[in-house]
Amino acid sequence: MYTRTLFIDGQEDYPLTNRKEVARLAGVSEATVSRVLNGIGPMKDSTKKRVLDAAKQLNYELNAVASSFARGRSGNLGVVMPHVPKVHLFSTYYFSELLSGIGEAVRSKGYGLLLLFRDPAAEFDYVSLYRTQRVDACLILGASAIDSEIAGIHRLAEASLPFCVMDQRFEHSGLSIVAADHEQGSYDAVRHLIDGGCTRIGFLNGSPQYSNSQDRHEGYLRALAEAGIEPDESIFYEGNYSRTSGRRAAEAVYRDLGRLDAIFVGNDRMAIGLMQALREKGCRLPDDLKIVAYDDSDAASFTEPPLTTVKVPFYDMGRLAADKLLARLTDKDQTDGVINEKLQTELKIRKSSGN
Amino acid sequence: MYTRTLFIDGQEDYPLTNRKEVARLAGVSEATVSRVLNGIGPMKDSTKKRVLDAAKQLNYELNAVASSFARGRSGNLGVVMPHVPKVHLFSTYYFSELLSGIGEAVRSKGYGLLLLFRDPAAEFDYVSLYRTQRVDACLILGASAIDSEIAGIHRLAEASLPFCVMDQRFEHSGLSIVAADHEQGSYDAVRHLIDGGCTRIGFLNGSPQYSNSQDRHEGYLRALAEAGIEPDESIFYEGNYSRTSGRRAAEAVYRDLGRLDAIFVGNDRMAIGLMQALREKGCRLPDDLKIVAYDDSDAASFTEPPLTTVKVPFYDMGRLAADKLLARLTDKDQTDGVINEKLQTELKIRKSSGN
DNA sequence: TTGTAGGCGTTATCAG
DNA sequence: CTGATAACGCCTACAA
Repeated sequence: MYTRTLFIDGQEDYPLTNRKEVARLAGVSEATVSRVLNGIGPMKDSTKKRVLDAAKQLNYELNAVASSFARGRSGNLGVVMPHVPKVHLFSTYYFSELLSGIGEAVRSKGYGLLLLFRDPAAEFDYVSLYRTQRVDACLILGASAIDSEIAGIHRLAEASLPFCVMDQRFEHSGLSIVAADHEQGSYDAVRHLIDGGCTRIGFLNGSPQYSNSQDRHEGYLRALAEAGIEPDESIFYEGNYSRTSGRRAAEAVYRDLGRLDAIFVGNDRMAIGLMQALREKGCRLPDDLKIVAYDDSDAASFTEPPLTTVKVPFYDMGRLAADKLLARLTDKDQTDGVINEKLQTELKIRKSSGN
Repeated sequence: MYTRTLFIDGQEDYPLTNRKEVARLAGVSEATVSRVLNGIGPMKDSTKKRVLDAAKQLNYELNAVASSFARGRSGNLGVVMPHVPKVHLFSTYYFSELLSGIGEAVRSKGYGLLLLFRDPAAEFDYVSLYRTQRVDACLILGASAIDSEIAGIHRLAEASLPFCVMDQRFEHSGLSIVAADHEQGSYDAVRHLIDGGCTRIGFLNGSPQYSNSQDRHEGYLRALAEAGIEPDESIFYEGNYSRTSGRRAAEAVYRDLGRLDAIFVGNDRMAIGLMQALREKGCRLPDDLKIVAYDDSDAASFTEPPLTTVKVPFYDMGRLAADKLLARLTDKDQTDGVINEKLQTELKIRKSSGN
């Protein structure tokens, strides 16, 4: 018989012990070892100590895979990402903050974080992930309202599988969602412009298929309505959240400059593209046009002029969603509840809005 | 007997089949099912077809956890991240590109990608990850030369565990590394300034404990030496790769402006901070000072002026490292080889260097 | 409070 | 070419 070792040719002897050997050394049964290590059921202090000592002496560590297998759960939280190269909608700032928050929650609960990349071409088979026991639950980032995506997500819901969509709203409710309040965030942004004396406020929105875009539109309209300003569709512009689309929009915005005091832009990237292009045309910002954007990404503070923008608590969002989702996995009574959280945004005032 | 189902209360019946049921339906043994599904050994076409049909009919999917357990391998590649909130050295651009590359490689080989966050306080116990069978191999991102980190990495090496460090050089060789050629990248950057007629070229470097910083220093010196320019230590500046440190350096740089034609900066973030501060002091860029930076992050193209900078192929780096590492896991004969790859950078010329 | 033993789904070895 | 069957390490009723 040979001793299994982890090290291929290490100096130290570092054998891979298992529960059986711990039990043997401690002079108890394997079941007792498990109970001690998992803190289940009553046990004598003396046996507990013997087991713990034996485990330490043998340098025992639980085989996570075997444990998962026996429990029938992988112990992993799946995090589904949109295809990342050539990022469009999502700034990388978004990802790193969100992932940090999720990572924190996952680590504190002893779960693993399995990163999954959605293939933009193929329809993503979420259900299969669960069936193969790769994940116990999923967090879905960057979901859009594309048909195939909606279908995939709804299949998850129909199966009553534990999952949560990040920062996206869906018509059919009953889906678990953690999001930021973009309606209110947008309201605050536009309100800030109104308070600064602007009345002719344009709106450069992102792709309409995202619920975020609709939310921003509504917040924008509410602020105008409250101030008694009639919305003017001729100063609505549409981009796709990319910097390039912001540049493109600059054509129309520049043409309409005479009818604009300010413009509210759906994200920082578009705002950056817009400002670039406008300045190339000779505009002075914010004198010729005041701008408020959205996200408070890293870049927002070093554009010229620095961007007034709506900060979104991505880190907290990730952490909260993961916490809630993992809690559902543990607490039996929460199993059926739908997660529905809305986080508040915060307006960061800088020079681009004329302050 | 009850039928295990994945769905908690789904309409559809979606039973979790196992190999045994497939075997029964196909009228073969379980072993044969495995062989067909794993494509191992010779088999009659007719049995193969029967098995495949049965599997499809039952909607069979392999239980990944059970498979891992039986194989004694998790099927996961661990990716160790530095603590991300309040990013310092690494731009988020770096992460998303790197992760995309890794994700692509991992997916194409049928592995999972387990994301792990290094706790900045505690010493990270890499070895434990392998012992608990959570990962079969590790990719280490953002390693610095801090003692506890070096120690952890060396313990991995001593244990002959499969791992690879990304974009960092270590003194003690024998470690597997995939990196970019920052010496050459820096040489190219400085050479570009020299070709543009600059002779008095300052250098704002990042924290010296990173091998990247040393590499850049060497490339800088080589370019000067080749042009017969004597290095002048009085125009060496040091930051820590943060934007703030770039701003701080601006004090000294501004003071020395009379002795500077240009400056080479260790990354985009510092360059952005430097430019901000210099412009606030009334400098005209690039007329008063030419600048070349490093990374080609997203922001580089929309600073004012846009940054000439050294582009690093992060996506390729991630993909290559993961490919190599996973190959080592499969091919028996490669097991002992050390991975050592160096990727080329590319100078992106924009306005900040006076072109 | 502790031990016994069956089971989890797959792999892989060995006969046939 | 195919079928039995012993691992794999752990969990958890159930028994004592």
